[in-house]
Amino acid sequence: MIFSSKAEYGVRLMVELGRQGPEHPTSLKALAEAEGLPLAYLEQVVARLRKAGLVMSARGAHGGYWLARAPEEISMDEVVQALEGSIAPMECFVNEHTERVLCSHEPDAGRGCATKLLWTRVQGGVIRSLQQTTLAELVEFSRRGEPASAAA
Amino acid sequence: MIFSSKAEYGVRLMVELGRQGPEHPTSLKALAEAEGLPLAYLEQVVARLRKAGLVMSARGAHGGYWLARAPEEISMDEVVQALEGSIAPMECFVNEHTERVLCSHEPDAGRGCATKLLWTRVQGGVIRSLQQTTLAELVEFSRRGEPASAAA
DNA sequence: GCTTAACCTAGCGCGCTGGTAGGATTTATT
DNA sequence: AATAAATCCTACCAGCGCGCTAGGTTAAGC
Repeated sequence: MIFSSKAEYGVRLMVELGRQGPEHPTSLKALAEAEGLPLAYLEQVVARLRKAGLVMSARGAHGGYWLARAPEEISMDEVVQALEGSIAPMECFVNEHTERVLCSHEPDAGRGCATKLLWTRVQGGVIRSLQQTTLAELVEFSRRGEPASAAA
Repeated sequence: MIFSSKAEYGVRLMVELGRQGPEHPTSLKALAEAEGLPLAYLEQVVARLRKAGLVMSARGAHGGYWLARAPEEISMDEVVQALEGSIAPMECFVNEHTERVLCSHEPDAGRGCATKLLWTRVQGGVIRSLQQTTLAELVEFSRRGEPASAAA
């Protein structure tokens, strides 16, 4: 698996925030109910987005969250990176000194590490895919085929 | 993390087999010692490659493994797919009926699922990266900077 | 018939993931 | 001032998948 549930939940959260305007903050409780996700767990997810500066928050009654920037200016690689910590194809890409998985990705054996070449390409492919997608696209996509009831 | 150790070990195994000619089978024991990997675990890894038709084997004394095809004709997406089972960005891409991670990737909510659009793009990016790399490239790369002792 | 190897299957420890619990703090409303 | 609504923080926990081991069976060479 490439991504964990934090990415799934976090992206859904961002899309939902993008669907709302930034005029008034949206409470997590409302978001959790709209998406059918556990509120307490979402708190941990949204905390990552806040620390990354992607969403802003207001505490107290009628508080909540809103996007820090316009959806057009948020590329999904920022979002996923914030949620997942890093986008690494293999253990030793993130943990310098390999644990568990035996790895010799340093050029110590006298020859270039072939797998590292491969994983680097994959990583590039993933990051490029994410960079080329903006939150605005996802928000737009989520509106497709939606009953235009709000426009009444 | 995108890939597990099976992918790492399996790719290394394929590269090592590619470095050897197909004229004589190479024993797993020799491969395990060359790469410093646990033999018994490699057995499980190589079994996947065999079942996928990527390597062939001979039992008994002086038996071992060799590539089923020329390295130029083996694209790494076949290899990784065989090792990992599937290349899916998210739980519900592989397990039809989602377990654990709450997912509504079916277009049941009346609107298109925005995250599915994103994960599909990512999946495409990964698979493309893998398809564009052949085993021959990795074998070639692994020879770089190697003392040309065998050519003496 | 001994050795060497591929092949098979069951099991196990540990860490990480997904989620809960319970609170402390901040702000609006009455 | 009191209450309610919300963010924020930290500790904790159960389950399970991953990496790996153990112990065998079968097949081929010498």
